[in-house]
Amino acid sequence: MKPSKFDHKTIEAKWRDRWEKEKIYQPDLENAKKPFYNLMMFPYPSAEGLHVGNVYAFTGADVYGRFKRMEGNDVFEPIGLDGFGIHSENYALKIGKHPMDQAKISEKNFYRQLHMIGNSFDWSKTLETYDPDYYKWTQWIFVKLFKAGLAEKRKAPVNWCSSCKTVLADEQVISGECERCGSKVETKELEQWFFKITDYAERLLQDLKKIDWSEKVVVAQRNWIGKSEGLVLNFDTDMGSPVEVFTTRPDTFHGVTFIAISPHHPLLNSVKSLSKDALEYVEKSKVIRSTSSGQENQKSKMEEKKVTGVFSGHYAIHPITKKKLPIWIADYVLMDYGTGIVMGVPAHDLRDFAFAKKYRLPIREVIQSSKFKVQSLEEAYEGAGKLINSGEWNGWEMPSELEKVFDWLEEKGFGKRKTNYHLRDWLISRQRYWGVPIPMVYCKKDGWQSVPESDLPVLLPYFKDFKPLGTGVAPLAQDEEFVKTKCPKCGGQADRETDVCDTFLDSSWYFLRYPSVGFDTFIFDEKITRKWLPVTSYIGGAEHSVLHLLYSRFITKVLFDLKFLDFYEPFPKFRAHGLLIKDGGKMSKSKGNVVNPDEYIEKFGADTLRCYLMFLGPFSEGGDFRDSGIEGMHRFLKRVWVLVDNQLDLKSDKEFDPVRSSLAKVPKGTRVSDTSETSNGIEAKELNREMNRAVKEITSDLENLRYNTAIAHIMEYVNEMSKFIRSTSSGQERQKSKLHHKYIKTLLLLLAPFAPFLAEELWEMLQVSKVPKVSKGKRLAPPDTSGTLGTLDTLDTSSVHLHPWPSFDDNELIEENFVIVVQVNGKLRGSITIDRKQLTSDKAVEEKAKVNPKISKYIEGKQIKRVIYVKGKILNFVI
RNA sequence: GGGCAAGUGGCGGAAUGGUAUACGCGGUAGUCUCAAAAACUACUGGUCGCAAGGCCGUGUGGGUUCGACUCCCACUUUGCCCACCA
Repeated sequence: MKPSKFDHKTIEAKWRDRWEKEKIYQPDLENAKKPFYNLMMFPYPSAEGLHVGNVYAFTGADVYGRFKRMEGNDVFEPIGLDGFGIHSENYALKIGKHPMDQAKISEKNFYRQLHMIGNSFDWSKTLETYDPDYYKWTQWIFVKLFKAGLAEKRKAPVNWCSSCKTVLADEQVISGECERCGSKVETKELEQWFFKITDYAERLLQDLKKIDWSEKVVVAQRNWIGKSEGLVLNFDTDMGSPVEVFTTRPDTFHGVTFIAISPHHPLLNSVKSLSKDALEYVEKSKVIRSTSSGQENQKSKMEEKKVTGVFSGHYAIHPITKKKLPIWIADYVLMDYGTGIVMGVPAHDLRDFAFAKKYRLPIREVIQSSKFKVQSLEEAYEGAGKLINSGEWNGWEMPSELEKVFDWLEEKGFGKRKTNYHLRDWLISRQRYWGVPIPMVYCKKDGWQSVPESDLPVLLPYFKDFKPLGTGVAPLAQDEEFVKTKCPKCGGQADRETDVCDTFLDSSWYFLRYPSVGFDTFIFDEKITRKWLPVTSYIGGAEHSVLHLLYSRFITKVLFDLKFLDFYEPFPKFRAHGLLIKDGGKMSKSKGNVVNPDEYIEKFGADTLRCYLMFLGPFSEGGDFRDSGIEGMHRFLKRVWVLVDNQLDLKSDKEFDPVRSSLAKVPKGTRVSDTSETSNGIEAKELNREMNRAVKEITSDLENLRYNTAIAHIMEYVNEMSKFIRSTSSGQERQKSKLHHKYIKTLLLLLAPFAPFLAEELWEMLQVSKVPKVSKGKRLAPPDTSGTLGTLDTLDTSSVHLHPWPSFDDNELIEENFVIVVQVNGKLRGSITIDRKQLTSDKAVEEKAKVNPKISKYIEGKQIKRVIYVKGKILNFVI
């Protein structure tokens, strides 16, 4: 037989086709015995196509899914497109197409690419968020929230991006800039739809303890929710009403030297006697957020920051000392956190310090510090210490006795305990076109009414003037046909809401829909949902820590409370993967270093790309994409091909399982003198050990997503096999020895999650070579739920991907000889080899080490104080 | 300013208290070839030495331990996330 060529293109095309025909990745959703919902974050098909970063993420998730399938689970791995939203709309605008037309083009391209990467997707259950069959239920969720009192339209200062011409959720503003375009975000007073996610703040925080997520994501989410416990303190003023401040540091109460109010505070509207300067200042602040000034901000220290303020002309009274405290209006005070008013303690707060320094306000120290920086106006002291200048609190140790201060103030009636959260309500409306229409109707008589559920979906019309207006009104407002409707309550003339939903609402529930795709009488099929949800394993990027992952948890909890779901966490297990970078930097369109997977799949094949990406580094850390390495991976797969292919050519009479032949009792008199076979047998025992070791290591690596080391172990196993073949082959005619087929089968099984095409092709070739002219037509058995698809010793004709994962035997890992490292005073000095069969005692090991010439020269004539022996590992003489 | 992660060969990385640098890339030499490519084989942390072998070596300084890349303390650098959160 002529050696065949590793032709990745033909092989991959063949199996893509076959797998789909045989439906091997479509579990029977109704009858599956061991449902395993393997989910990855679906992509937004905005631009030129699939990003290699997507391939990285999807491959990592798929490797895990394939492994779990081989472990006997009914793995469901769906894929879809998060196609609504500003991403997609901006791209359509850029290339001059209508978003609805462009969506179809992108969809085709994305699905083509997603077919190429070798994932075991169930292609019968795809979904797109812009499909009316899908967004009907997005609207349904909106209606349910509205009816539950969790959605409301209210006027509030909101984040406005003048470039994207829409409002943004708090989570989409990064350091005062638009997450999408980087423009400076302004504050505008607008009437907007909000979801009251803050009602769920405590549960969202507490339930983090009940889920198994990557630690950094839990931390990020906890910080974002930002719980802080403090006191609300009252100060009497000469403004007609007292003011309330929120503080987590009541211990610095005696250090208060001024009060600062946010310029956005409504209280200022009712105060009559504000100075002209103050009034002007308040007006000016209404227009723009005069705060963060971009990158400049990051470098400058607090002191140099451009905080501004103005004296209001009014005073507050310190409740204990009765001193007059000037009330300032200052832009460093945020309206939407705490009470919008703070007590100024310049000695012990960086921001108060900067403000006091700028406007020459008094600084009063109340915590003793060893440094003199406060007095010398260098910086505030925020550290620990004893209280001073604090009346009866003098000498209290902070922060250990902070609770005493809380109690004291509460008992005396100066304040009340209060818990604050950083989390704000979810601003859901967008003044754009390409999104889910908010299913609400405004009637002059009846106010806001939700669209009756039977009238859903409210279809997004194919509207030509879809460009954002920038006036705070969505483009759909121009479409009279869309706007004019009847009030669901009174039947009178009414107007539809023309804003659309934030894209993150689309993605906050898609995992609930996948198993029920095609089910059109309800948001999901209850029976199927009970069986398949919550999601068994979720893998995705950490960049969604406070966006998608938080919103999904919120929506799930709401649906749980409304009794639609019987679980309240959507993703009990989530793992974040790292970021794939290119030549040391982030991949981005502006840098022009975005890698398109197509060319690599074309040149090397999906198997090579998959293995290469997974080998780069730990999956949770990400990796650096460099062209040089991918060649090496291709070389490795070719070596696997050649190794297996050569084996197929060999005559079976050369075949032997040396382990068996060495273990089996050889009848006396028959070829006992054949030393070569005996020595082969010994070596094969080592190969057998290597195989067991590889299975053991790779199994645990896969479970922990350590794909880089799993691949390294496969390589080591292949190296061992090559070495063995070389050492047992007869040289002259280059006749290779044939291995027992379990070695090859195990290799293919281990390789299958990483290189699914190659493994499948070689698997088939192996079967065909064993079973001449039989069972050609019926190769791929339908998924066998009995779980006994064959063992390593029997023939089986089904897909390698449906074959049980190989097991290992710890007994096979024991070596006959083991090496003990000998140290003197912890320094490596030599090693001794012990035969396990000799049942050496600890003392004997020690004696053997002592007489070893390499070691004896270090201990000769010295007194040995101590001997440390770690069984089978190390021996240390302390002299 | 806060939080998190990480500093190991020429490079990506492995080793989580016990032989540091597995596996791969790159490099050097060789086999094959008219030649090249591919493939295969050997070597590849630094340094001294003809060699045997020695010494040094996981960001820096200290500590714990018979023994530290690994644990503790301090410092430092880099990356990521957040940031006027009172």
